[in-house]
Amino acid sequence: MNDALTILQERGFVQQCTDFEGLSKLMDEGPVTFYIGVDPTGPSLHIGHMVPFFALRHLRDAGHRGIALLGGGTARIGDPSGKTEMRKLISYEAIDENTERVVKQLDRFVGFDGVHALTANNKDWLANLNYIEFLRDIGRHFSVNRMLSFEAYRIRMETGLSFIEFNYQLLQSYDFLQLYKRYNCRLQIGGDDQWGNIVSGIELIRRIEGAECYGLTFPLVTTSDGKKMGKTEKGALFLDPEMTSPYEFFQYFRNVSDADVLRFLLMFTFLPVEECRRLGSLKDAALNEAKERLAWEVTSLIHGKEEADKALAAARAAFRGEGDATQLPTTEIDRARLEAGIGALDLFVASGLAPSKNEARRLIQQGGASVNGRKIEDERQVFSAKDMVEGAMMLRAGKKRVARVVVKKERQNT
RNA sequence: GGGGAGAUUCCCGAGUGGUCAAAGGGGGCAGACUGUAAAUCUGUUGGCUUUCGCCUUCGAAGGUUCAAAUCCUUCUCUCCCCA
Repeated sequence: MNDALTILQERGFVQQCTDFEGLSKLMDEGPVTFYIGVDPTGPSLHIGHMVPFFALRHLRDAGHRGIALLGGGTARIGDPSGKTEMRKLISYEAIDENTERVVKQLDRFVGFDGVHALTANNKDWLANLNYIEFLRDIGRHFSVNRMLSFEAYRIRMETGLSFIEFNYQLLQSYDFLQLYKRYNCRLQIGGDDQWGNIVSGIELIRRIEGAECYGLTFPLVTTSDGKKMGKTEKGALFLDPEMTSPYEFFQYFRNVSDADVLRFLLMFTFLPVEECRRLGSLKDAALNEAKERLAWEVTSLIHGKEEADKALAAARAAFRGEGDATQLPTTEIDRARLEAGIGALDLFVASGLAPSKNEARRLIQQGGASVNGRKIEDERQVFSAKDMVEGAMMLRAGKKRVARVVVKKERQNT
């Protein structure tokens, strides 16, 4: 089998392939151009979106050429795959803005050099499509009967599927055709929920161009307890540091289940396979070493080494008391407010550890709140400057959430 | 266009005039147990004050009533059937 494909398979990327042998042969013959579609439907990608891009790097490093296709056109209608409800339509301006941000994020990770990795936007050929021509040239190749038999549409037969979404598959197929014509793109990779769309693109190319293209899908990454990977209390694990701080990002991976460590090391890091296996086979408490490594590696890939180091230092400070506490999430508080004395409830709300006073109260009543390592017994306890240790108070909510509170620096008058 | 069903707190889903901040489940949070894991058990889960209490919430806006998530009117949206 082709080397690059072997790597993907070894690392757990392969879910389905339209023609494994054919693809392997094609890749053996020389560099293959492939693409990944991304819908700019939000302001930031999350870790789940990155699986195909990890694969892209593996393939690129093996000499192949990857295209990140931004769905600036398709985002205008919404992909029904994997959704149980109709997607909200997003304004064109928002899509363009998202596209710009997403490209920037991907560029950090992939590095679009225009040679081995490049971007394209399907807005370029979709935005001004002529409806009648499209129906004659493309639409006639699609059978509604067949489309309805696809899982993605079948689920939606229950809850309702609008015509606009029903067209998504045609557009995505058309994308593949365009990329084939423009870049000689022969392979589409993506999440397994894209299988139906990928296959129909391949068929379309076969019918119109008489050429054989390929599709390869990756498993939808879930955690061992069946949840979608990358989901946190606050929503998804975003790449944007404003939306998910590097520390939170790090902690997510630091806290994965034992059963997920090996799988995640293989998919979300570029550590050699043997090293992943070694780390993944550690037992019991020793496995924590592997989790720490995993967290550092992924954070470093997404946010850079510096941020990864900081997150690691903060985590060690929070949980072992030996790292750098100043790297923990820190909140500033007005000097005046502190001098007047701040109640425990307000303190926890101000630190962001509790969204409301009621929650802060609950936290304290249930014994989950502490300041400087001392459990708060009475919610009416008041804190002031004398409770600062080395210029900061360390608040803890539960076992895992930590915040540091410092006095706001005196503002220079303007 | 005609007919029918529906919109409930983070999600699913009960609730058809007061006893409803609203059952139950899921999820979340906290505690115990631990390895910053999983599983399990317990508690908790709108806001403000905790003492009584007050405020906001049941698609939107009005109305009836001492009193509405529950009744009426209009509107918006979703689904189903017929055309």
